[in-house]
Amino acid sequence: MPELPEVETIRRSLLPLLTGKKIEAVEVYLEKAVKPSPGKLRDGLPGREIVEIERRGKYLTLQLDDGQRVTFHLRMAGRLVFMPVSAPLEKHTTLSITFTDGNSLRFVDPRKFGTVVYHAPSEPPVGLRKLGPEPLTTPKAEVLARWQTAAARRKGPVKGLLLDQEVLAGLGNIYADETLFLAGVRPERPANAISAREWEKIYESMITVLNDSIGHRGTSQRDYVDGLGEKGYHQVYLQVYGRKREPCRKCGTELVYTRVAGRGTHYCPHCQQ
DNA sequence: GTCTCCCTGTTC
DNA sequence: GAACAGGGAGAC
Repeated sequence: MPELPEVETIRRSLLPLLTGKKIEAVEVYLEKAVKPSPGKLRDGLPGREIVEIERRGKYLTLQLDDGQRVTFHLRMAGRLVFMPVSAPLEKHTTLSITFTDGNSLRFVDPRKFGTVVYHAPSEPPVGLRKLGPEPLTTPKAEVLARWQTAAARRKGPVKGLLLDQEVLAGLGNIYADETLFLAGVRPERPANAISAREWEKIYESMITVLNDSIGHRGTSQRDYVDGLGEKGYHQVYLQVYGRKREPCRKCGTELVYTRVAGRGTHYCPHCQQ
């Protein structure tokens, strides 16, 4: 499931492949995933060049030379992969953008949750418009202030706050669990009961976890691959996520699996208090 | 603010 | 053969 490190890895892998490429055609195979309509993409994209690729949270945006954008959200299982036009069409392909040089960008999404939006810069999709700031480039003091302000008016679990994309963009289930493990904080603790000292620890842990994962080209626990179809290897370094009932790597205690904020949640009952 | 639904491959 | 995985939009 692509979260910030995976989407950033996809962005970096696609950037040299797509920059300057001229679009020849657009094939849409799952109409309802494409907004405002497949026809608008088929009319607007051919002839345009890709000038830049931007990531915000888990959204990836292609910028075109006429200023228009194509914004993807891969949700749980989406893959965005560069390949020759001649490559066989994979099952569950949502859309293919073909380029004049014989290559194409395929959006393959078995769960059919992913979305593609063609839009002007002034009219981003609703989720992107409401998105909180970027974890890795926003000053620490600002992130801490944002968390603590949000925490003050909610008594739900701290993990739910970390997953809230309007508070801060980019963390999903894997990195919320990993961040809280490294911080030594239990995911179900009420957000308004976390001390300033603990918020600081959570911040430092989040930065470490995200940077480590980007360094490892993301976590390929299940479907995730980069823009060239290559897996990441951060799954090797996961401390708690996906390790239900296995021993904690720090203390050996059996890890707990439970449900917090509506998500499957992993933690160490000894290391996290 | 909280709940439901969207989907299908994988796991139990 | 059922339960589960899960981000976010939209409904309550």
